[in-house]
Amino acid sequence: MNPIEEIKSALRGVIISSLHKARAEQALVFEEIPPFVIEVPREKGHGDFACNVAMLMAKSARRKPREIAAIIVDHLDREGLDYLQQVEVAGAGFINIFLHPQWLYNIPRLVLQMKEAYGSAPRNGKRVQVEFVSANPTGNLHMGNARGGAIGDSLANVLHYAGYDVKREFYINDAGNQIEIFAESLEARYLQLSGQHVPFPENGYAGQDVVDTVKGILAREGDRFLNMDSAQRRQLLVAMALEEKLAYIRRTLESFGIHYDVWYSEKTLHESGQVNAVIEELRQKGYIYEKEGAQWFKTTQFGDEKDEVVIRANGLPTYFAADIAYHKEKFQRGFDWVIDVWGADHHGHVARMKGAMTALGLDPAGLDVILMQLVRLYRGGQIVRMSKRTGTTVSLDELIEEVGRDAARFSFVMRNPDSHLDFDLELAKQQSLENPVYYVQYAHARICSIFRQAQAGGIQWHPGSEVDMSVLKATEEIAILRKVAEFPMEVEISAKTLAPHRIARYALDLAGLFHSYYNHFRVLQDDLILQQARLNLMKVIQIVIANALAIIGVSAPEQM
RNA sequence: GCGCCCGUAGCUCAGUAGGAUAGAGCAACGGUUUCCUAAACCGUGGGUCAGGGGUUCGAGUCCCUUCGGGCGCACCA
Repeated sequence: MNPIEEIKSALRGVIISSLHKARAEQALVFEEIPPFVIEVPREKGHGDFACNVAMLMAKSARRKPREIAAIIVDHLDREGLDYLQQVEVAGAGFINIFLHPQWLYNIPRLVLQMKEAYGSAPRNGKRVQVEFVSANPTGNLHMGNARGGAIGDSLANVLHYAGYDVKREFYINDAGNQIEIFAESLEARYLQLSGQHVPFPENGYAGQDVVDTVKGILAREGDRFLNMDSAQRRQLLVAMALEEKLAYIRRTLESFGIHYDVWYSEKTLHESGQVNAVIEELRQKGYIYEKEGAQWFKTTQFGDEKDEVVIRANGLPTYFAADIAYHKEKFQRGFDWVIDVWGADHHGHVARMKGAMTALGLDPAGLDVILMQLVRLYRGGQIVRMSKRTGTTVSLDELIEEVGRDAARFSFVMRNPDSHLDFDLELAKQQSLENPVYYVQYAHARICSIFRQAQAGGIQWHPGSEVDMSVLKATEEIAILRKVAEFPMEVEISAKTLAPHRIARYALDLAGLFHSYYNHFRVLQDDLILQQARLNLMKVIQIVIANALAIIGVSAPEQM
C-alpha cells in the first residue's frame, strides 16, 4: 500500500488515455509516448503533482510544449480520477495537477491500521543478502566498521521493509596471510612477555589489544606454549585469539544493535575445497594461467588493468580466490540479490569480483557493492589518526561508550555513503542542536507526552475511522499528512537506490514539521471534534517517526 | 602516471532517476514561555553549486576538460 504511487499511477493512466484520445481525434500526432515522470514539485504553487510529458513530446509531435500540454488537459477525463481539483499548464509546458485535500484524509486510517507495518511493502518473495562490516578478527572495530555497520544494518532494515527476505551476514577472514601475520605477532608477544628477547615482525599487529590478548592467554594458560615447536604454538595461540576477537566483535556489534543471521568462516571455504574447486572451474574455462610460479586469473578480459594472482607461488590461495568462491557460494545458497558493503579502499576489487562472476556464468548484476568513503575522526576539531596497527584509534565500543548508540548510528546513517565523512566525537556526543538524532527523538517523546496529558485529563482518544479528519484544514496539517503519505514511497526509493540515509533525512523533515506545528496549534483543546482529529494526527506522526527510527536502528523514547 | 569517489551558504550536509525561484541544521543577529516538554518555535542576513566547455526546451544533477582533496593501482585483505 503506497498512497503516493497509487495516485501517481492513476494520474499516469489518465494522462496516457488523454493522449490516445487526442490522437484519435487527430488533435495530436505522435508515434509513441516517451517515458515521462509524474513528480512532486518543489514549489507548492506548482500543484500536488506535475507532469513533464508535453515537453518530452515536443520534438516528435512537432508542437510547442505548452500547446501539447493544453491539448492533454483538454482531453483529460476528469471523471476518471478521484480527488482531481484543478489541472493547469505552467512554465515551459508542465502539467500541474492540484488534488482536493480529501485524498489525504484517508491516510491516518491506513497508518493507524498498519502501525509498525506502515511504510512496508508486501513480501515480494525475493531473497537478498547484505554482507557488511566483515572486519578482520585481528583487531578492534574502528570507525570505518562503525559506519559500515550502521549503513549495512539500516540498509537491511530498509530492504526488509521494502518487501525483501533479508539475511545479514558477517564474513570472517580467519584464513590467509593476515592470519599468518597475526599468529606471528601473537607468538612474538607471547615470547616477549615470557621474558625472551625476540624481534617483533616487521608488519605485525603492534596494537595494545594484541598485547592484552596475549596477557590474558598467559594468565590462563601459563608458559606451557614455550616448549612447543613454533608452528603448533602459533596455531594454538591464533585459535584462542580469534575466538576472543570474534566474541568481542559479536558483543560490540550486538551492543550497536546489529544481529547477524550468519557468521561465515573463510577457513571453511578452504577446508571444504571450494576455493580450489572454483579455481579449477576457472581454469577449465581458460581464465587461469601460470606465471613465475603463481596462478593468475585473466581479469584483464573483464576490464581490469592487470591480471590478478589467485594462487601464490607458495601454493596458498589469495584473498581474492577465497572471495570468488565465497560469492559463488552465496548465489548457490539461492539469493536473488547480493549486496556487499565495503570501504572505499576496496573499490579496485569490485570490477574484478564482477568479472569473476561473469567468468563463472553468474549474472554480475545480481551483485551490488556499496562503497563507503572512509571516516576521518576528529575530536573538537583536532584530527584523530586511525591506525589499526599502532593501536591509536577510537574503537567502536569506545564510540558507543562515549557518544551513545543512538547518536552514533544516526550520525553514520544520515550521511550518503559516498560522502567523505568527518566525524567529530565532541559534536556527536553533544546533546544539543548539533545533534539531529535528539531532534527526531524529541518529536516522538513530545507526542507521547501529549497522550500522557490527555490520559491524565480524562480525555478519551478514539482512533480510526469514526473521526472526521477533514477538520484538519490548516496548511501545516495538510503538509504533515502529505509527508506521512510519502513515507512508503521513501522506503521504496531508499531500497531501490540502496540509500538508507534518505530515511534519516525523512525523519528529520517530519520531526521539523511536527515541532513547528506543535508550537502553533494546540492538540488538547475545547473543540472535541478537532481534538480527536489532531490526536489522530499526532498518533500518526508518532508511528511514522518510530518506524523511521526503527529502520535507522535508533530508539524512539517515550520521554526525554 | 592510471582508475574510483568527492568539491553546494562561514561550518556539517541534503538536493527526490535532467525540471520551474538551489534547501536544512549549526554558527551570527533579533524575537517567542500565565499555553500539551524551550532538546522547541518565529524572523533576518548569507550562494559564480570549485573553474571552463558541451549535450538538452531545461544541468547542482549527464559528457569532456582543468584545479583541489580522499582512496586505490601487492604472489595484503
